[in-house]
Amino acid sequence: MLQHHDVDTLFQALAVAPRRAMVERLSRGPATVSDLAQPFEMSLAAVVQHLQVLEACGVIRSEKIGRVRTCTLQPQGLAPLEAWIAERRGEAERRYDRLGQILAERFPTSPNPPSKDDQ
Amino acid sequence: MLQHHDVDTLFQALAVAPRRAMVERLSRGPATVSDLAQPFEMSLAAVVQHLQVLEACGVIRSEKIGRVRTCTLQPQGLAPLEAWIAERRGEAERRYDRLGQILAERFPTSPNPPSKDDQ
DNA sequence: GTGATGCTGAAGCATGGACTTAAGTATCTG
DNA sequence: CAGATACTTAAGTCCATGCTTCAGCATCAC
Repeated sequence: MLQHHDVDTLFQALAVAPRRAMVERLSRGPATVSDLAQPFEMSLAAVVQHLQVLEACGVIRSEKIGRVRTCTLQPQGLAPLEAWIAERRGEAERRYDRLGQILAERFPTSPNPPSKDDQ
Repeated sequence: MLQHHDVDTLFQALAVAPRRAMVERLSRGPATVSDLAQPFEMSLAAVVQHLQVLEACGVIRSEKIGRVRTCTLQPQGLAPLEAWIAERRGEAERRYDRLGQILAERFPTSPNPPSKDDQ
């Protein structure tokens, strides 16, 4: 039973455009391997390899009936990614709130002077 | 004026563990290039390259003062990723709702006005 | 000034992984 | 049964990119 897949494999899996396209397709409903391969130029073998990556990291699951393998999106497969992103924003917001609080205490007027950038 | 950095470069940028670690560090507050390099074995040049990738895709920004470049997290930098994930789940949930509706129409278990349009 | 610090850019190496082709295994159809 | 379909696996190629070293450039400290 594969669960709690780490963020690393998830990011790596979704860093490849065809794999994201397959996830997008599957978010609109189950599909067979051939269905998923149809929009692509690449060989069927390559598609199968992508699907193996997606299944290994818990984004999809698949079931073979007869000759046909049908893939579906795993409902909570993307959850660790969402959690990671939310955590990053959470940290930043907590910091920002603290900063705002400190600034409000010291300078009870406007928050922020403009900054200049370089390149 | 948020540049629409595409999901592809964002996923690719965050698919690399050291880059994610740098983002995690920056979510706890700004840091210089040397600060960010400190936890790693790799050369400073490699760290700089990672930071360039992160800045190019809008996850961080940086400002150089004197010899020192200070990096900060770009508040909305991860938003396109969140949006992509949310959209995938949104699709799946809409499908699930439609399925529930269809099942409810065909096998009414509760008081249920029949609808004319059918798909 | 000299030297140290903090990056920056360029060139090159080396490994991973996305792809290919080709051959193989079930499964279905007639 | 033969043949077609739907994958599956193995082996090999090739290119992107993460990393290195090294040389260079401001900036700061003395």
